[in-house]
Amino acid sequence: MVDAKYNPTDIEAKWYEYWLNHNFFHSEPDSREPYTVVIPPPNVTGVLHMGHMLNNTIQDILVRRARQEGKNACWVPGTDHASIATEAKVVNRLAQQGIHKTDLTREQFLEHAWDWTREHGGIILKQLRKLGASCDWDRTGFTMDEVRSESVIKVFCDLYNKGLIYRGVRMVNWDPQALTALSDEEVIFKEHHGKLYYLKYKVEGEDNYAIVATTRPETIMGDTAMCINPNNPKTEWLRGKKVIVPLVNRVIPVIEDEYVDMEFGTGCLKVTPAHDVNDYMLGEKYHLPSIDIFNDNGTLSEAAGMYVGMDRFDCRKQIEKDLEAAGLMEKTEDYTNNVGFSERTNVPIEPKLSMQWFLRMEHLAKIALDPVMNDEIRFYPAKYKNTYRHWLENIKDWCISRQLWWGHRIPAYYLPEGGFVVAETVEEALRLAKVKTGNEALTIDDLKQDPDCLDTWFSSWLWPISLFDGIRNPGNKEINYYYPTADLVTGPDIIFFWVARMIMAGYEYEGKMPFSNVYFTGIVRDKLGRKMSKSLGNSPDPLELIERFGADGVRMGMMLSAPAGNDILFDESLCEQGRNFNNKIWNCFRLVKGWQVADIEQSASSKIATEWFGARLQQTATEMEDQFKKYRLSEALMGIYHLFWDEFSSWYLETIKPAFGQPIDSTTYKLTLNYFDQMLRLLHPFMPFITEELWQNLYERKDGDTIMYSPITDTTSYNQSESLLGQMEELKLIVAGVRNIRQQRNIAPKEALTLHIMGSKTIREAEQKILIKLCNLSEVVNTDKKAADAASFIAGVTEYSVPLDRFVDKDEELRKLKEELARQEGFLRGVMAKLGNQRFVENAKPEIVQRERQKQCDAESRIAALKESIEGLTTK
RNA sequence: GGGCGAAUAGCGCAGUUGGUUCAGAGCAUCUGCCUUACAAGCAGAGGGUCGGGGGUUCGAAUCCCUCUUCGCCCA
Repeated sequence: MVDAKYNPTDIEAKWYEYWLNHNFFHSEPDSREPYTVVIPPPNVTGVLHMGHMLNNTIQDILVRRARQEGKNACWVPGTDHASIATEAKVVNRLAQQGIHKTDLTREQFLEHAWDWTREHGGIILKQLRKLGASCDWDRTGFTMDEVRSESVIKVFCDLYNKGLIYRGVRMVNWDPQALTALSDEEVIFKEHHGKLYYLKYKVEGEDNYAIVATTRPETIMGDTAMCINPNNPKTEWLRGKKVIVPLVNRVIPVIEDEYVDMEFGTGCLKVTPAHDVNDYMLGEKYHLPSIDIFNDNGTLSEAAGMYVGMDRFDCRKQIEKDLEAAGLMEKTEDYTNNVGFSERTNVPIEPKLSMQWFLRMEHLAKIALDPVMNDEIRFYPAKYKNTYRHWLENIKDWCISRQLWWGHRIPAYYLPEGGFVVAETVEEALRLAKVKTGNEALTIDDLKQDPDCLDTWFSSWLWPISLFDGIRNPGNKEINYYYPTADLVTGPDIIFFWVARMIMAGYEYEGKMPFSNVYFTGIVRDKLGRKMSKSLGNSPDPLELIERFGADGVRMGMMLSAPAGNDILFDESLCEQGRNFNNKIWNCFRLVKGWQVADIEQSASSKIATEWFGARLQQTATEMEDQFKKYRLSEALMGIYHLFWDEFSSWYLETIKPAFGQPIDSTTYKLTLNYFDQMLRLLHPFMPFITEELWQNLYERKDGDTIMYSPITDTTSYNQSESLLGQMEELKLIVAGVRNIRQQRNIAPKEALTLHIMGSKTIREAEQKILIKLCNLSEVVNTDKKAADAASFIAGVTEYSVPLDRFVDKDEELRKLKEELARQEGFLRGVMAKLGNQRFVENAKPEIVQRERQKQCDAESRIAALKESIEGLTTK
C-alpha cells in the first residue's frame, strides 16, 4: 500500500475473479425476499456501446444495493437473436464467399447463422464483466436456446387457439432489402427532401386535364382511381367522370371521399390501393382493383407493364423524364415529407399488400393499460405513462411474421387440400390435420410448415417469464420465487417494442405484472448533444475508457449526470472526475492506515468530531435510502461523494489528524475505521472494485468475506442530532471566515492569528480547539471590544474579528463593512415590509410569521454589530 | 397535423404540499498555495431574478392564462 496513485486495472481483474470464484453473483431461491432484474437482452452479436454502459451500470447499482439490503438479488443476463440484423450479416458474409442465400437450403443457412452466432456471440456479455456487472452468469439465457424457443412456440399456439392470432392479407411495411415485413414499430419516419410532381390526367372524352400532385410518380401504373372531396368546389367539375392515367393510358373512375385533403396539392388524389396505406382503405371502401406493381426487392414487376425490372427509385427518375417528354408533367416543386425507413436496414419502406400473421392487440392492450395508469407498475420518470397510454389506446394489430429464416419458425402447417393447422410439434400437427381433414392417410411429408419466422420481439416479450421457464412449466419453483421481477432498466425508445408487450405477456401468462418499476434511462449523447453513432465516430470505445479511467471511474462518470430519463451529454471529463474520486478515497485510506495508534486519551476536539461525523454519516445514509427509493441514483451518488470528499476528508480528517509524528488515540482511530467501512459500503454499488479492495484491507478479512454482502448502514435507529450537526456547521462558517481573511490579505497559513468573539457568544473549549487547529490560531478570546485594526465577519448572528495590525487595509475594511451593512439593511427592510403588512400577519401561518420575526431580530443584531465596527474604524 | 414534455449560473441539472438569507449542489471559471495522504490535490472567490408578458395570492421559480423557443412520440 505505497502507491500514491490508484491503479485500477489489476485490482479490478483480481476482485472480479474473486467474486466469480466464490459464486457471489449466483442466486438460488431461499427464504429471503427476492430481488430480480432481467437484463434487456442486447443483440447476440453486438458489441458494447455507451448506451449499454449506462444501462448496465444502473442495473448493477440497483442489484448490488439490494444485495447489501439483505435481499436475494438475482440479475439474469442474456442476449436476443436479432432476427433481421443477424440474418443480414450472415447473408453478407455468404455473399462475400459468392454464396447466395437462395442457393442454400433452410437447414444449411441456419448452420451458417449458428456458426456466426458462435463466433461473434456473447462478446458483449464478456465485456459487461469488465464493467463489474454482477450478473448470475449461470443463468445466461438466449432467445433461441431450447427453453426460450419452446416457450415462444407454445405461446404462439396458445394465442392462436385463443383466437388472438390470425393470418391475413394486409398492407404491411415491407423492407425491400431484408425482404421481410416489419411491424409498425420498426419503421422510423425521417424527413425526406424530395419533389412534388404535378401530373396531368386527361379527362376521358374531353380536352381537359385533371392535375394530381404526388410524391411518388412511379406508382401511377398501380393507379385504379382518382379521388376528390365531395365538398370541394374546385374539383366539382370532375364528379362522375373518368380520367386517363398518364403514359399508362388506363381509364380510371373519379371517386369521391371526404378523406381527401382539399388544401393539399390540387385537391385531386391518385389512388394506388396496392402501395399506400390510405389508398388501400379507399380501395377496400370502393371495391377498387389493386395492382401490385413492385417485386419484393423493390423493382418494378410484370404487373406494372412498363419499366419492368427497374428499381423503384431509378424508375422515379425515368418516369419524370418520360412524363415531361410526353407533356404530361405540369410542374414539379421541392417538397419535404416524412418517409418511413427500416429500423434495421435503413432503406425506405415500401407499403405492400401481403399475407402475414397478426396478433390481435385489443385484449392485450386492455389488460396492460390499467396497471401502469394506477401505478401498480411505476414508471420513472412518470411522464412516460402518457406516452404509454396514448400508444395502447391507439394500438393496431401486431404483424408478427417475418420473411426470414433466422428465428422461431412459425408452427403452422399447410395441408395438401388447403387450410392449415397450428401445433407445437409436427406430430401434433399431423394429428390435428387428420382430424381436420378426416384423411387418416396423411403423413408428415404432406404437411408444409410455414417458411416464415417470428418477430424477435415475439420472444423478447416473454423474457421475464421464459428466463424462469414459466411458460413451459407454469408454477415451477423458480418462477414462483423470482417473478415478478423488481426493476426493469431500459431506454424509452423501446417502450412499445418491449416494455408494453412484456406487461401484456406478464398479465396474460402469469396474471401478474412482470416488474414493479421501470427506470427509463436517457440517451447517451456526445457533449455537443448529438446521438452517438458509428458514422459520426463520436462514440468512445467503452473498454478503452475503462482502461484509462478504471471501471469505477467510468461508472461514476456515467452516473454523475444521468438523472432518470434525462439524456446524458457524455464527456470524458466526467470519467476523469470519477477517477479522481477513486484517487481521493485511495489517499484517504493511505492516510488513515498510516497512522500510529496509541492507547492515549481521546482529545475533546476529536470527541466532538467523531460524534459529529457519526451523525453526519447517518444523515447521508438516510438521505441515500430515500433517493434510492425514488430512483434518484445520481443524487444518492452525489450525497456520498460530498460526504466522503468534503465532510470526511476536508473536515473530519483535518480535525482529528494527529500532529506530525504523533500517534492517534485508539478510540478515534477505531471510530474512523468504522466510518470508513460504512462509507465504503454506501459507495459499493456505484464503485464496486475500489470499495472491495479497500474494505478487504481495512481490517483483517478471511477468504470468502466480501463487501458485496456487507449490509449498508442501518438507518432505522437514526436519531439525527440536529444540534450536533448545527454546531459543526457554525464552526465551519467561522473557519471559512478566518480562512477568507487570510486569503484576501495574503497571510501565510503559518502565521498564527487571534480570533475575537464579540459579545456573549460562548464556544466550548473543545470547539475552540478545533478552530485553533483548522485556522492556525494562537488563541480564541471572548471580548466586547474590538481591536481597532481588525478584520471581521459574521457567522450566524455573531460577529468575529481577527486583529491584524500590520495586515489591515482600513479603507478596504470599511468598504466591506458598509457593503455588508447595506445588504443587511436591505434584508431587514424586506422583512419589515412583510411584517408591516397586516394581511400577511393575519393570513400567514403563525410559524411563518414567527420565522419572520426571528429574521428581524437576527438582522437587527447583525446591523448593530456592523455599525459598531464601522464606528470603531472611522473614529480611530 | 395530433399528443407529451421542457425552458433556472458559462454547461448539464435539483428545487417535494406556494412561506427559513430560496434562488441550490456539481463541473467549468478566477485567485492564492507543491501545507509532512492526495497538484488526479488544498484553501478561497465571483456568477443566475428562475424564457417574455399577464393573472391569482399577504406572499410565486413553484398555481392559472398567453406568447416564444426547443426536444420527444405519433400520423
